Amino acid sequence: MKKTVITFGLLILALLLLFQISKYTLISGNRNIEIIIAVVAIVFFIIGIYLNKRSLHKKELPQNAIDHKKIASLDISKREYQVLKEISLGLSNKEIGDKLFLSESTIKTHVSNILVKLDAKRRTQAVQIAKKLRII
Amino acid sequence: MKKTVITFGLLILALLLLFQISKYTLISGNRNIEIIIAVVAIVFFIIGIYLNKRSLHKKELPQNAIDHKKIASLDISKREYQVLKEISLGLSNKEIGDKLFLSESTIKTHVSNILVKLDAKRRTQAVQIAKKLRII
DNA sequence: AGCATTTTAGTACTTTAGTATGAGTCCCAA
DNA sequence: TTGGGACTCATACTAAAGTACTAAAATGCT
Repeated sequence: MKKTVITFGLLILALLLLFQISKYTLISGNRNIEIIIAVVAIVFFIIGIYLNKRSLHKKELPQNAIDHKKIASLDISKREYQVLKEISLGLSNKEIGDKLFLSESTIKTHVSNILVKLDAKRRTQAVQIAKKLRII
Repeated sequence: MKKTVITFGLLILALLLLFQISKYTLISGNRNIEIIIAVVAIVFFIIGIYLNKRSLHKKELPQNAIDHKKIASLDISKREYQVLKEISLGLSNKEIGDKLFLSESTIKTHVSNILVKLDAKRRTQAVQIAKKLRII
């Protein structure tokens, strides 16, 4: 927000500056208006590219961002979420249990709960749904 | 490629046109140079944004683009690849069989081959590896 | 046509995954 | 302090998934 204000402020300054330069150049009797226009064109061309790049970058990030509100609204607990992430990495229940220092039974319980909460029939489907919901 | 050439052609034309307009305006005695410069600035500002958007889109796509060469280098056949995509959608072997009009046995054979070729132990892991390799 | 590869499919097993249910522990807010 | 939620774990099943092997069509290429 602050950066946007600064950027636009600098832009307006640059615009005013260019107008002044063009005026003085004309007063001094030079007829190199083409050069002035070319400079203006190039400068604003670059500014356009720069601003666009910044705005696009800000729009790109939220696409991969995790929707923590959605996780909460789906009633997915911390442990369940941890397990979900491990499932998405392709680990088996046994491997997840070893990684989180839990028994396979516990993982199975968590997985079952995750499947219900995500309305999935299989762990593979759960991963797909979770990615669609931007949960992982 | 063709579109790029056309775009740049139009750009050069626009540039020349603006120069001509500026010349004639000056010859006719008008002192509205500020307006001309402003128009040029705005036009090139917009052009900058437009071109940047196009070039960024072309750079974004390859990030999600499928690496067909990798698929070939891994010796994954057409059918196997089809099955792999269905796995990533979270379907069971039975469901994939119904969708592709094949028996569950056949799907199992394909899945086994996919797991070997992707060096995965489970279908969930296969999906994760395939996504990392930009195969799906 | 003949050969290699792909695709299909089956049987017979082993291994994971997933369901259902019950029960103990821990922690936190009422 | 007590009831509820989250977490843990177990047993006993059922259902998928995955392996190993075999083998017949279908396809593609020279």
